[in-house]
Amino acid sequence: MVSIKDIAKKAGVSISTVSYALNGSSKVTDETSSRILAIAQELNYIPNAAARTLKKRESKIIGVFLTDFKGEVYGDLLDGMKEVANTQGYDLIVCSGKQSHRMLPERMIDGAIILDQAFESEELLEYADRNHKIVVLDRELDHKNINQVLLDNKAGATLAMEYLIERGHQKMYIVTGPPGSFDSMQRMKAVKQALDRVDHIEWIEIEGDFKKSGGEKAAKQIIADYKDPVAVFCLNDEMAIGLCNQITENSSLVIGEQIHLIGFDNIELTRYMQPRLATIDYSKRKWGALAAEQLIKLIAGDTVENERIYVTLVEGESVGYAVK
Amino acid sequence: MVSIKDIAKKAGVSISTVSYALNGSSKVTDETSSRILAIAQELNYIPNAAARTLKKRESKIIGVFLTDFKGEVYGDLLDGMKEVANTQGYDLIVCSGKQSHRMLPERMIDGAIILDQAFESEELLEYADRNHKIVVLDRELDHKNINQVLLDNKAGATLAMEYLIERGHQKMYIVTGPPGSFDSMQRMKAVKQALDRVDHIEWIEIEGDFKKSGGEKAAKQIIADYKDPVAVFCLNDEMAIGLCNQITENSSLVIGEQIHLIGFDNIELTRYMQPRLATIDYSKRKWGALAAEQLIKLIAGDTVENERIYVTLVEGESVGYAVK
DNA sequence: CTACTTTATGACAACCATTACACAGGATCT
DNA sequence: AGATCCTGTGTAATGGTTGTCATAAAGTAG
Repeated sequence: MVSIKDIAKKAGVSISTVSYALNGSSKVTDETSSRILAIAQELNYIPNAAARTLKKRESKIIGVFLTDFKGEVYGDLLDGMKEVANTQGYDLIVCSGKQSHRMLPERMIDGAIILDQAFESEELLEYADRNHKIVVLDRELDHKNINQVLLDNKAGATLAMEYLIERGHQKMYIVTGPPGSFDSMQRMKAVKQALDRVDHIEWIEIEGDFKKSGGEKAAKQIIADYKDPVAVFCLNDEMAIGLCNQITENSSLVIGEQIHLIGFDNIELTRYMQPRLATIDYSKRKWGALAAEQLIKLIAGDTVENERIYVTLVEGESVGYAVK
Repeated sequence: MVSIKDIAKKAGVSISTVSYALNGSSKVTDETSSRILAIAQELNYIPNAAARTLKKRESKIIGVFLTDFKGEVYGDLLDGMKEVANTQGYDLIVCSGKQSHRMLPERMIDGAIILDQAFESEELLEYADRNHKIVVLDRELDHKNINQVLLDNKAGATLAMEYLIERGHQKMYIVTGPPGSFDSMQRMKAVKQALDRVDHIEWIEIEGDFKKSGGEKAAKQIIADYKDPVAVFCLNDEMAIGLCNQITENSSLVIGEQIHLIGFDNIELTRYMQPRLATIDYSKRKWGALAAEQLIKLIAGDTVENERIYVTLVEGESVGYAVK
């Protein structure tokens, strides 16, 4: 491996001069500098990231921690992060699984964005205590080195519930996320508040998992119990899709007529559903971009306010009016 | 930051003894070792990855380079890689975009798995010349430091074509990937060979992009040209989905009756299509696992043979028999 | 022409961990 | 008892880069 030492030798200057030249310091004459640069090019020099990271105590890399690589939500989210990160001179890496956590405390990355319930808050707080910078997208955590960029879950769930209520639905199923999910709990809270505001609504909670399988399981229960048209609020779209498929395949019930279905997330997949799924939309791209921005500010030592991502309702034929 | 120096001071031993103890070397007495370990724990010591990488000239991290974070194929593929990597003591990071390429030559990662046409072969070969280890999944490259794990594209395309031909289809559209795509070219080659083996087949090539939009665009053309039932081979499922939706929404043509559609990849999404899409299947998980295995062997200095991933046909109601 | 800045460059320590080698002291052997 | 071998520990070099401080040369002022 060719190092600045080799360049220094060949150029007949000291290593510090090479370092200055390479980093574009104005301390070096243009002449010397361009000579050094030419030699570096000629020797095919590439700096060693480990050495630089060791010395500078920064790697210019941001890590994103996801539960798995399968989620439907992630595409735009990550693109949003990457765009901001790149324009600010950072690279983005995506990791998954407990093993990879080490990259944060071992200082391989300058900061972390967390979207993984399996990454325990206790662990995160420990790292924050060690002065590592973190942005969480899936929980609330109060620490000077941790920032949150959260979805406005409550507003979203409220919008969804009001949409169903306005259309006269009196019997509802709510399919939740996995126990302990922050998003699920927040959405559920708003659901209950919405239900408290009106009378005469019969409702049943079904425990889901935020995955298609949860929707399928819920569908089976709904089909088995079916008497009259019902409304279903799946706390995310992926379950809504699973539910929808299961209903279509294993019953003669029609979405939008006997089963009035609304989801949450507006994932790309819903664009290909028949009928169009009513859901709650928000800009994933913006969410990611904001998360990256906040993290970079944290890394820079700025104090930043927690941010919130606003949501809107997307109407769809999957929800019709209740007939009396 | 607490370093081994701090531990050494507190334990009253030298830094080398601490290092040996931390790395479980048998050179240190159990007594000394456990005393050191206790102090390390107490001081909340975490090793510095940069320092270790610098010295050991390895980071135990594998990088995967993808075109973007949106692809449907990636989930299982990455999971397969991660599993193998983790069991062999490596961490997996996923990167995208030209900026992140630097991680390979700068020795931040021990090797790279490439699934990104935008990562130029020329650049890869240059890195390989510098002794970096690479596994490519999307092209053929002959270099001692580069290994390939490729899909059996030809077999897949042949299976698909034979499936259509056996069912009596005489008029076909082939929707390709983007120009320059290795997978697309290989599949296309087999398509042409299959067509050469039979007479009387009228076929039209439509340039696609391996994304839904490509399928939608193709659908428009097919609808506009429509006279008699036709068969369509989309060179990947994502385009097939786009095509399918476009046809269903903007024409009265029925998939499996007037439009006989087959895809390639068997992505999870097709499970939710009506009718079930005929396609070509292969284990993404295995593909990823094999890629990671090969890369780790390369890093270890072993010479490895290129591998091939076998494919099978998945029948589906999206393809029916041609009626005379 | 001396004294004081300014400027370009060099020497060197530091970042943190690993590891080859040296060394001291005890155990083992003749 | 002297020679030899282990064994546990320390010393110091190493990896590549950055950046502080020192120094030499050139420039400016008095």
